[in-house]
Amino acid sequence: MAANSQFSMAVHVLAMLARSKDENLKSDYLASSVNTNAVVVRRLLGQLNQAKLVVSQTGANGGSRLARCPNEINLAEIYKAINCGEVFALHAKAPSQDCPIGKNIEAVLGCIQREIDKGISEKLSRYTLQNVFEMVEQGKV
Amino acid sequence: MAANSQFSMAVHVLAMLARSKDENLKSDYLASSVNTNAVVVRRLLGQLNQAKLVVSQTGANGGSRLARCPNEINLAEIYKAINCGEVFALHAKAPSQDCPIGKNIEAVLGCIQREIDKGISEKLSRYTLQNVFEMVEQGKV
DNA sequence: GCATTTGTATCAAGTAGGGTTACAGAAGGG
DNA sequence: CCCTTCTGTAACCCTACTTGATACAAATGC
Repeated sequence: MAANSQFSMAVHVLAMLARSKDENLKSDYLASSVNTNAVVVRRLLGQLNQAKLVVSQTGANGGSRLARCPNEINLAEIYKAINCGEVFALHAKAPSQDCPIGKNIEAVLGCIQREIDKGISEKLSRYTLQNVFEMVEQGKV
Repeated sequence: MAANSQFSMAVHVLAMLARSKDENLKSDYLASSVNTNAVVVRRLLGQLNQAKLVVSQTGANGGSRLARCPNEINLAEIYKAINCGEVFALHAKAPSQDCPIGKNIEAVLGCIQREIDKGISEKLSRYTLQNVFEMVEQGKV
């Protein structure tokens, strides 16, 4: 099923950034908390940067920090930034167009897929990074 | 992101079975509509069989048919049968327990994950196989 | 100028999935 | 009882994706 672990890594990293407000955090430091490689974190930060969720600085005293307040960032934005894609994919090869089912199944499934994805976004958007950060801090689940 | 195409294949196959009510369909025939290999279909049917969604017969005149009426099967059951897993996964390596964020992030994310997955199931359960079959037949999306 | 840190390119390794071939075993029909 | 037809499954190859690692140019602060 190969689900996406990048989203959880992203939330983890962003929660760290939320914690140390305006201080630049280095990819090395973030990597050691996430328990992965600094390059992996930088790749992730690159995506979050493109989505304007974080700001990064090169050079000495460089690092990354949030581009916005934690309560102005919700999980749906993060999900989208990471480009988690769809819940389920259509089959790589198009089905037989000679079959009455094959001919239309893709359109129907695509429609359902969009509805599900919208539902996911809606649910995720109820959580701000601030919410998540507080839940983590309080150990409250 | 490697999303799951098995779910769409499963719905496709089940829609075919719904169409030819009590007739046994052969994996070869199903495969040609889905545009894949017969073994891939049989693997899929094996999972659907375990979930008691289809019944298969070996031997001459064998094949598969639905175990229940199409309006008694909903997409959430199919999704579960295919074991699509979770929307997003936790990172393979546990985060650093020394970090205040790392220590609790998994619990929080796991909680959110379960909520999202429940939402997906809820939305999928609104569609029966009969609904999907009719949408496909009518070319109506 | 020098130390530090990001951004990226590149490569190796592991994993999952799809596709294919092969074959045992079940079932129907002479 | 034999032959044909199917499923169920194992084994294997190939492709794609992800993670992890090394390396280095470019940016930045002192």
